[in-house]
Amino acid sequence: MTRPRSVSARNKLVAAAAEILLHEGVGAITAEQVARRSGVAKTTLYRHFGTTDALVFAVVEANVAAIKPPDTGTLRGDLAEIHRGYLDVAIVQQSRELFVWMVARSIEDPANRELFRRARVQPRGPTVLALQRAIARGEIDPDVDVEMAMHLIQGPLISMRIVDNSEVSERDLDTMLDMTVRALGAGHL
Amino acid sequence: MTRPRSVSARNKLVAAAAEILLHEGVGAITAEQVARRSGVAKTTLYRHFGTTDALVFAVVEANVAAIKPPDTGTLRGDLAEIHRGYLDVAIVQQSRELFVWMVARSIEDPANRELFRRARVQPRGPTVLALQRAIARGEIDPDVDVEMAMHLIQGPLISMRIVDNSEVSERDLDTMLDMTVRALGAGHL
DNA sequence: GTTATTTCGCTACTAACCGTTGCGAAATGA
DNA sequence: TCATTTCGCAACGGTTAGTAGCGAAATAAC
Repeated sequence: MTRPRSVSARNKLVAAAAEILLHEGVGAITAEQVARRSGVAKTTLYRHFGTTDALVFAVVEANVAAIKPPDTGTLRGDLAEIHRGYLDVAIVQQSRELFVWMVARSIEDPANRELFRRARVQPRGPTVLALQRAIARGEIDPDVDVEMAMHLIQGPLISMRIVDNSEVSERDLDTMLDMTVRALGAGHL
Repeated sequence: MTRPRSVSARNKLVAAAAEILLHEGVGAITAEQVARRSGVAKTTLYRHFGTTDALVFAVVEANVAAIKPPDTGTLRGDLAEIHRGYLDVAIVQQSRELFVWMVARSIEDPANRELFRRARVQPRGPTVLALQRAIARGEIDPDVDVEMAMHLIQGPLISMRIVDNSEVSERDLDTMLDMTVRALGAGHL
């Protein structure tokens, strides 16, 4: 080992990519653009990340803030907070575009599949915690399939917001949570 | 009006695109490929469809077979059949890729947004019918928000199959339907 | 049947982008 | 010091979208 990769070059690339992502969307990310705006050579970009896709995933991974897990005392309250957290993301259009982009790229390239999987671990945390507390509280069946519960909780929001691009009103959220919580059997035991 | 657009040329383009879509996936669709395989000039493709995206949506629209709506006598039974219908699509990987592609393109271009919306009308039919019958039967609340019910029914499947790329076993389907049906309040009235 | 108009097919073109190569210069671990 | 690797730069090959120009063919209208 003689000379390590320049950390500063890497940071500049991630920062520039994040900038473009935020202001122009993921469609505007090209190797040349990122290189120009970061002041780092395009060749260096490829040496560090291999592909532009990997760079974008790196930006996402660096920005998946650990959403502070809510603890309202009820499953419904926790899920409401979590959903509001997703909906309140400032750059709504951007996040929708980015989410779909990640799914698409994870289909096209197996390498991206793993990167996408890792990017989704953090965001799932709060929901898993909320479910565990609900179980501890005796609010829902302790033998609930947590994986399936995740899909039941997140699926409707994905279908509505991401696929259909519908606005989710406070009233919609209410209806959705009523159904979801009932699905999980809360209040049945 | 002097000479109409050649219907045969259009059909050849759609057929060739469908062929490529089926065997190589949506990523392999390029104007030049479609032109070559259809024997129709690339310029003619653009004259007919404007963009390659519009051609792909035309293929989808031509192939969204009206899924025969099941009628098993219970909401759960109907939904099970509908879900199995989606999962049994022969070209599973292709349909996943195509679905995500459509969502992505509908975000990128407003023109595609409308095309995607139209492509989704047909597939929703059976589910809406199943819900209406369940209401008529008194199986679920007659004031149910049908739009939201759609998201609740389709969302988990989308989250699991499309986003996560997980296999959906017969057992998973069972668990999912238990939760969904309970969410809709079946058996509560 | 003639004619005006439009489409069709062809070739060539511009423009954008990905990812690579080859090079000299600079940095750095040993 | 010095061997090794990275960095920045410029240029390149390959692919694709969409367009331009043109002669030939089709067809609606008369």
